Amino acid sequence: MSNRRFWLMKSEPDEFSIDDLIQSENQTTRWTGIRNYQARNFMRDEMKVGDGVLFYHSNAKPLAIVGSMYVSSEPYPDYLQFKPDSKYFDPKSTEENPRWMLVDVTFVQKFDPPVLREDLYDVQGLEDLMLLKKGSRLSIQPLTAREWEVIHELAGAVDIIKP
DNA sequence: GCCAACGTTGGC
DNA sequence: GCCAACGTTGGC
Repeated sequence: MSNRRFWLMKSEPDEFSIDDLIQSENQTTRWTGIRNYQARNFMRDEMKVGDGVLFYHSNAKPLAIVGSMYVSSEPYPDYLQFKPDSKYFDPKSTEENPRWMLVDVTFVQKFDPPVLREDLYDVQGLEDLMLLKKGSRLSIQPLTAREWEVIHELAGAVDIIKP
């Protein structure tokens, strides 16, 4: 698959973990709750069905890349922005002009063992990994093809293309 | 729990 | 459009 791009998406496992994804219907979930414009723009404007995505557990023990997924839908509105009882409700968003978009992602594989954050430092090929940059809070980050490959090698994993 | 590094808000 | 105040993220 040419023009396939690669991403890393963070989730706090207390909110939604890779095991939650595995147990989801069709092992697929809508990536709800993104309320950062840059992250939204990646999903809305740049992701394509079939893109590879690494699943990162943030605010967790251990901090780690725990598996991979692929983008499995076109972008569409995040329904939680319209639900007043949701913490992701946005009163300024309308059905006609939704502010927050998301994509579906589908499970590919779990890394066993996970690739620990602490083991990513000093790895050749990951010098520019956005995840490791100080103050990098972006919850969706682009990866180079090389970074994608190197992390798969660290995981002892084969890049399975499922879509 | 701390706090640095952001991103957003809103008065002006 | 500026920017101070505020809120959040997320590693440590």
